[in-house]
Amino acid sequence: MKKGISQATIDRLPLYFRTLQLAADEQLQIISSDELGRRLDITPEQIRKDLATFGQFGRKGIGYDVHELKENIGKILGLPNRWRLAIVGVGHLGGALANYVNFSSLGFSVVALLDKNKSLVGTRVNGLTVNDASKMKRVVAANEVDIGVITVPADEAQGVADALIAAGVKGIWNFAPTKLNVPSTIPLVNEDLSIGLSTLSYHMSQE
Amino acid sequence: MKKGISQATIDRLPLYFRTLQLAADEQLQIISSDELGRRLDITPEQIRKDLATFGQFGRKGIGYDVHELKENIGKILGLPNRWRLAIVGVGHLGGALANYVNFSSLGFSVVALLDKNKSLVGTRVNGLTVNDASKMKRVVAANEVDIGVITVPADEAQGVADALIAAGVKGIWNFAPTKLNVPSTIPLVNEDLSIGLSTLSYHMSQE
DNA sequence: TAGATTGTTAATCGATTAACAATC
DNA sequence: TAGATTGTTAATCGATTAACAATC
Repeated sequence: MKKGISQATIDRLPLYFRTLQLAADEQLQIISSDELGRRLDITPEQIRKDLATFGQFGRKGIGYDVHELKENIGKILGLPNRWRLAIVGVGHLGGALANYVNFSSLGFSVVALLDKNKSLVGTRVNGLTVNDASKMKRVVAANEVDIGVITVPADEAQGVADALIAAGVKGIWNFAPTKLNVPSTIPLVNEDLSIGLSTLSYHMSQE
Repeated sequence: MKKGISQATIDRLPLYFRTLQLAADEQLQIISSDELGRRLDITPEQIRKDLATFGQFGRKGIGYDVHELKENIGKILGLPNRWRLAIVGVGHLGGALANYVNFSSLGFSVVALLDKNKSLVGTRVNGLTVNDASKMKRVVAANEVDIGVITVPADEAQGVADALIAAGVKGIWNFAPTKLNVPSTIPLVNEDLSIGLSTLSYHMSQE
């Protein structure tokens, strides 16, 4: 694990990546930290500092090669790994994620769906058959799943996380509004929608 | 707008709120910053510091009254306002949010759905009829919408944001993967799912 | 050459952590 | 009283911003 790189920096990399993608779509060859900053509302100094963490990608007096920088950031983010996802909990949110198109363009693909609800097992969602959650280990192995996506109720989330890890997933993307305990070797990202909504409420309540 | 309160602190308030809710469900009367910290993996000092920003809620030597602190944090977050949401873009994600149950327990309710796709207009989702997005102003006024939820493709998001603000919403919850320009008087929270997934990829790629 | 822009070091700012007096 | 725990001040740590030499 590379040390000394702040989460704040890592969180900005996907923004740089996306903006470079759009710039490439516009046939832009070269882009400056100034222009990148303008498009993202981030200071150019911040962008140069972030990039300098990983290497020297630009040319003084010129700027950054759009395509080259995009490729480099993509590699830093590990996007070429083409991660394979399994979604556990095929409710409304799980189903929506199964259909979400933005992920495939980044190199992620949903390869398996699981649910413990027998009435869902066997049905098809976005071309995938829902598997019985009790067959976690088999499904994860057969589909070479890298990432487990948790979209079950909060009180079932820890059990699902444990099962996913036992089955061999390498990372967890958690949508359940609860704190999960996972080994420090398993990266975990929490996507807690009610936090964002609550902080919006907070800001709307000021003045 | 209350100044000098960090976003980091505000982001932790919903976690405290939820944990207190669970503690209340367990009939717990009193809780210490130590116990709260244990349940959330946050240091007790951090919790006391956060709370001290807003007032004195505890009793030295004793701890915090669970119910009272929950109520106080709820008020700080503005949850008693019972905000009314309109979802623009009834695709998979918009539909999932329309059905999402966690919000109502926090005092949010989805009161209107809009989409520009004529084949969706008039259909019902979770008991609500989908309105034509071109009738934004009328729908927002008629339903007293406070918060606009944007679940349209990135290239349509700015237009939808402008229309929502013109129609009078007080805040925006944006799921489109793009930077939105809104007046500084309109609180905006971005919920960009691909950022979380990309940072997960980053961490999984280290070592 | 003059102008533009990076990469990097130094300065500043803000958030977290530690320490402890107050007090139940 | 002794033990527990808050609220708050001081110390530390880390992230952002500013400045500027290098160089295209």
